[in-house]
Amino acid sequence: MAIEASAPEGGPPGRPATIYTVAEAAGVSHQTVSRYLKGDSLRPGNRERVEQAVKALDYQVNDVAQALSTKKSHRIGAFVFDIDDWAPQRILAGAAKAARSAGYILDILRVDPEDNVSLRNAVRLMNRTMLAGVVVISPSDPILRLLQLERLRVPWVVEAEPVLGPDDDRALQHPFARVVSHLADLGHERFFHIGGPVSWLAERNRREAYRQTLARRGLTNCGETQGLWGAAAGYEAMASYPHADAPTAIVAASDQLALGALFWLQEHGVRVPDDVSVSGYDGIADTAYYWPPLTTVAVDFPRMGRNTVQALLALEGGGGPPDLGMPVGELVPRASTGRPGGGIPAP
Amino acid sequence: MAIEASAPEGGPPGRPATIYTVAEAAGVSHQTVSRYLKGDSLRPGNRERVEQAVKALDYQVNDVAQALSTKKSHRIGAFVFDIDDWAPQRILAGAAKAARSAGYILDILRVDPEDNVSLRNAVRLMNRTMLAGVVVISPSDPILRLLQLERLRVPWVVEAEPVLGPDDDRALQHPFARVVSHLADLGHERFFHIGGPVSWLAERNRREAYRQTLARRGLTNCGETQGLWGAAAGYEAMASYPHADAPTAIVAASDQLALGALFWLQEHGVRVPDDVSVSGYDGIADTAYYWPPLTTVAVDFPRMGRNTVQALLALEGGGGPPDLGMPVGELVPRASTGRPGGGIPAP
DNA sequence: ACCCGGAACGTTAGCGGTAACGCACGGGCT
DNA sequence: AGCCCGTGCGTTACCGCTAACGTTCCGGGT
Repeated sequence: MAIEASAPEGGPPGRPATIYTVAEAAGVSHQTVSRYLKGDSLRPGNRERVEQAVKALDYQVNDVAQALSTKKSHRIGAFVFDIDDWAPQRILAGAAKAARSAGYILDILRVDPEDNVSLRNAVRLMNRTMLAGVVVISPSDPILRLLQLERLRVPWVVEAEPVLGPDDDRALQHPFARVVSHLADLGHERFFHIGGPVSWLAERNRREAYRQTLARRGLTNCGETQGLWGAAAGYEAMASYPHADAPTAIVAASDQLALGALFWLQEHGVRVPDDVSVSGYDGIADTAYYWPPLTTVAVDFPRMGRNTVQALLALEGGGGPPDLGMPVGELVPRASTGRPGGGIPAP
Repeated sequence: MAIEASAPEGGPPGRPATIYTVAEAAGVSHQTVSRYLKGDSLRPGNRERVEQAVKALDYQVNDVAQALSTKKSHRIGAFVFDIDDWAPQRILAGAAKAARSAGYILDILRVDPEDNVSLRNAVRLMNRTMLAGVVVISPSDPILRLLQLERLRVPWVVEAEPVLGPDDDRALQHPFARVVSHLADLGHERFFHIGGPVSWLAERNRREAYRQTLARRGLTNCGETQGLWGAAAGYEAMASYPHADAPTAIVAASDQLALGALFWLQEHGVRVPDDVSVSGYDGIADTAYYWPPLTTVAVDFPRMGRNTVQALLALEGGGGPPDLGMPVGELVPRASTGRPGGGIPAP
């Protein structure tokens, strides 16, 4: 990469203006300038002159000095672990946007989920910088446990769904239940679940939604797998599955898992959805162009990020630990699901 | 999302330790503590006692105060525009990692490429925070032009490839040339290029590599399109193409564009690679599971991010505007490319 | 024994903001 | 007229760190 670079290029003033230089230019005390910035009432004459001076000198407040003085910066830290996955990505985007519109910058700190030295360092880094708070984006359980050991000196909020136990019938309202219901409505009775890593709360909830929906409607669970989120894991799940139970519906916990499954099916000459139906989850944009187009659930991940940031800011305001409810998602029915077929033909 | 939250929970000390509290605990002056932290030489006795005190009080330097005093924070800002695309994503990951390992935090600022008020705000935000510098990740031309108008008061570096004009035969070394050569080697003579937005330098260079490679080898360019990066644009390009010229090789400027093209071909019963070959570019992981698996170029995007950050830090050190050369990428031949077929059959 | 110089350390003054206090001024009340 | 209180403003201190300068102390050279 060639690189175009630019030195600072001093603007009109040799050095950036401060409230003192502005005060001098306006013929008032620096405190009056501070008040002006805060929006306090000034005598009309002064107000105007300060305003002029601010404009003339192109004054901009120094966040660093402000933070030192108020002991609170306009920054929110975000811990992210699997930044390459689609869902965390989108959550982060939502969080960043919400933070920005509340006047904060979101500092993203990618932490290696394997390496707990990295986490320790990240915590120390956050502690040094007088953050207003920290949001933790979709951590797995081990991460969360580690995090509790470290002394994070600022308020923090974990972005996480409510924990849905086997007795908690809110699981039936989880968006993941929608896609299972959709398949049930089409007449499917034999299901197979390709799951993600069970150390993720999000995965366990999807699984719970899957189980409860099957149970509620008297359908058969032909099996569940677990593994990573990517396409490779989806392929692997299909390859290692003992096909004796002949499910007609394959319900994947992510779109990428579904892609891997689709690939295996293509490879083995299984027709989708004629022989088996396949569904994904997440709603990544490309799924419309998979072959066949993938039925999925478009989850509003940005909303989760937004809610988390807002919860953090509310925590400042003195609210208790907030509960913002379930993920929100919409079924996107496409060609990969249809009426039940004969299942995967014997080789 | 339910949210687990945690208040700060005062650690051992009611408030975080400062160099003054450490100094008092160690029976020295705060300046001695500062020197200890800087690594200056101390009398053995003092050194030990300061070390003890630091440990006992769990002292961590306050970056904010340090930044105010030195007028330089350990932060680098990153402007990103299309954070949803894969390439900027990976570049950013590389940049973040490089920044971290140099002791900096990368502040990511997503800017809406359409909205120049957003850019203006972002610049103001960066100016307020005493950043060590700013990297601009793969901007399109209009962005770059706007950016030059704003007064960014810190050093900044744009991540960008060298500009490859029609006369510059370095284009033949661009990784994009690899995939074109690969197809030529297979015997293809008639090519069609599905391009991205020409306002992107990265796109123009790919296009130039495409053209020069064809020219050099005496092959036929049956057409070029331009549009967005996503699968929808790839599909659209195929749909609107007048197929009179009957290319046998379709060369897409991104994997997602290729996915859209594959979809259109499937939809129209065109066999890949038997009738036409299709290639992508970028090397996103899922391409191995497209149907058929997509030939692509795995580009080392993180490297670009890393280089950009290092260039910025070098700029501080007083180096001139650095040139770090071309993108680096490796051909990944897969099943979507093969010997030339009959082209797209007439409908 | 004297002087000199450098190492180690303390003191003071900033960096650019905010917060707390105090003072002058003016209008409404008794 | 005298008192009180609220408003607008200036002065001073402080946030936690670094930089510049001053002081002390010690060893070596003559």
